[in-house]
Amino acid sequence: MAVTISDVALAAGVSKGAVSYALNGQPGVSPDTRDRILKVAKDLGWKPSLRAKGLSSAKAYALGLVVARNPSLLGTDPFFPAFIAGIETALAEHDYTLVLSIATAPGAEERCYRKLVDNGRVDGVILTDVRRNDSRIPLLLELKVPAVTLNRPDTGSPFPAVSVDESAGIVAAVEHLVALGHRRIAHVGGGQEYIHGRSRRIAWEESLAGAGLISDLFAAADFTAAGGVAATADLLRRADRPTAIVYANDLMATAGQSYAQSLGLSVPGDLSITGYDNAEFTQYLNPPLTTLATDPMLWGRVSARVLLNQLAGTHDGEDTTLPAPRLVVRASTGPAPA
Amino acid sequence: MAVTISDVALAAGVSKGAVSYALNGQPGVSPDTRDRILKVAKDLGWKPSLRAKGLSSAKAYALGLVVARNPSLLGTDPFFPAFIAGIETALAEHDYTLVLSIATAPGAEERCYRKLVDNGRVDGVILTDVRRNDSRIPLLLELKVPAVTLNRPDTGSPFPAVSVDESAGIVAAVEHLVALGHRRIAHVGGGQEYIHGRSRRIAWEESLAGAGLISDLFAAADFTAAGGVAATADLLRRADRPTAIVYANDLMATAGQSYAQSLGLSVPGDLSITGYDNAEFTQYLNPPLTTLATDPMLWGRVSARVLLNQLAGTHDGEDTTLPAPRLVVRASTGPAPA
DNA sequence: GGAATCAACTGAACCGGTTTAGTAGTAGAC
DNA sequence: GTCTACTACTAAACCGGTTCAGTTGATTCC
Repeated sequence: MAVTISDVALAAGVSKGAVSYALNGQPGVSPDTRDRILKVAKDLGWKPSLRAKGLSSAKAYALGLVVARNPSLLGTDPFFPAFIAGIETALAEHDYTLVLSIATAPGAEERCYRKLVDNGRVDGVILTDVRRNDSRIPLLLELKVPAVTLNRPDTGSPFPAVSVDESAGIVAAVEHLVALGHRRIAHVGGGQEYIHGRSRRIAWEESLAGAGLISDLFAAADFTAAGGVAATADLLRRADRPTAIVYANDLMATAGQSYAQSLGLSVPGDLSITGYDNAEFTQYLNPPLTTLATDPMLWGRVSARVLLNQLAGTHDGEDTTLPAPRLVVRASTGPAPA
Repeated sequence: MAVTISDVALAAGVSKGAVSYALNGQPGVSPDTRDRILKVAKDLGWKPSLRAKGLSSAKAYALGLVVARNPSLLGTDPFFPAFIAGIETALAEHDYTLVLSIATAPGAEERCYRKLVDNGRVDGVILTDVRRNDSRIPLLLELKVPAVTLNRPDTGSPFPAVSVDESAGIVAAVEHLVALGHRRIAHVGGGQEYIHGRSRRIAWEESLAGAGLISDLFAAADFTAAGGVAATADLLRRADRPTAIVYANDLMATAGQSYAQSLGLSVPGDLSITGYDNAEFTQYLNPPLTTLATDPMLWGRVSARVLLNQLAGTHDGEDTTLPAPRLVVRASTGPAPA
């Protein structure tokens, strides 16, 4: 079978302990001996067994990510694949791996976390899609597992957060529309139970207030295409219909734009539209979508790094803030109708 | 700390071995004793340590998936999230987990597989995006790791395959266009180094031949939006320009449709377009895209099951074939121009 | 020059399971 | 009434690492 530490010890004429010390850079072996052991290990092609390491050091050498979304929304969101790719770039440097769980059923999420931790699958978890008063925070505390949250939870959380200033993005979008002469700027919100759904709405409200406009044109949705259509229909039925709609994500914006056009409205002639995420397909819409570009890959990389630092005990406990989303102006926004 | 097998043995007044036998349903304990042990274990809340199990049984209780795509394409493809969700549903039933690696750099793919296997992270892997003469087949043989492939590789592969009859989908799309009176039906192909890229092209060729048409309108692309635009431009520049284009995926179709419209062409008035995948956003395009609906979640679930059966030694060695894609007719296809 | 200190190393215990070899007790065969 | 066969169990080895408690030999100190 594979070569073990005993084989190396035997070949180098030392004890197993010495090999272990040599490999891990611990004191207890002379430089000469260390070099000799390492050379023998290399010659023999020894790969320390992660399983054995894990058993004796009680570590999994893996991080966990539980994604709780319904499968249809999952496939449309460009966030996760890029986010995960970012995580991987950080993990690759440290011989850690990512254990991914997808919880589609409602109650499955908590079970996923419990299982990952109880089974010792992971040393820490990354918490995405943080909700208001998120029940996972106390859960993770109970499970005593280190974690990182994307954005800072509203309830007290002892875990470091890696945040993006989403407000800045929405503010930029609203200011762009105001500069184009829009006065009735609506917002189709994502699920308001999510921190990011709510913060985007609040940013919309505040930036309208800053421009001296009232924020009465809000329609609640849930980040899905169908929800985006329903919310758009609601807004366009109103007497004082908006001339611009700021959507909380690209999928709703895409669906909303399509719906508005099906009513015979021109985009952006009658209605300007902005999205959020800069999904690749948005530049191929008719018209191409003005949206907010984020960097999910960076977010993934930084989150994983913060978590790894925390595991290594070298995290400073500070939150990290990533650059704000960048406004990408395309043809779905234009001057307000006269 | 956590309760171990020794605690249970002590509490039940038996040896560790007896507890192990009882738990695993092996002979060597009387029914009475077995029940007593299981009760004690339950009362104590004993969870056998996966790490210890893994060490002694040399198993990881995990499957591996290596995704090798450039990050931008990753985010746009609805396939993977749903596919992974399907894998999870199968794994959840067996206390297995999924270890996901994303290889963005070119040479990283092989390293990922080696690392997963050498480190004993996984008991088997799922091979997606199978290429012609795929170097991963010999690699996995060398690593002696069980595997499942999505679609049957062209070179001999000892691994069971889970396949979708992609030809049937393309044939349905072509027949739909022929029925609409189209005679010049082009194909924008995905990467021809992929089994599925090539088989879609061949299906296009054969179904044209079946209708007595010649298949000279082929443009190579790579499944990306940019590639789709370039290929479309190529086709539309030709003297004998097509009246319909069958794309190998939705993203290229979306980009191609947008490009054609930017030239002033009407879809479907001047040009009919079909996609492949039925990504959710395609129903919100202008016009909504006629495309082929697949079931990636089912594919994931079945692939994982086949692999798990293989690990358990209960796989029959047969390939599995899933239902063919379903043609979803929307407004991007219409009668051929006069 | 003898005690104290330290570096360098060994042997064994340990992590928490599985598995093998061995033992006691019972039942059946003849 | 012994011999065999079998059940039900235990003790210990084992998986492959880490780590603790010693041991040895050289160095330092006074």
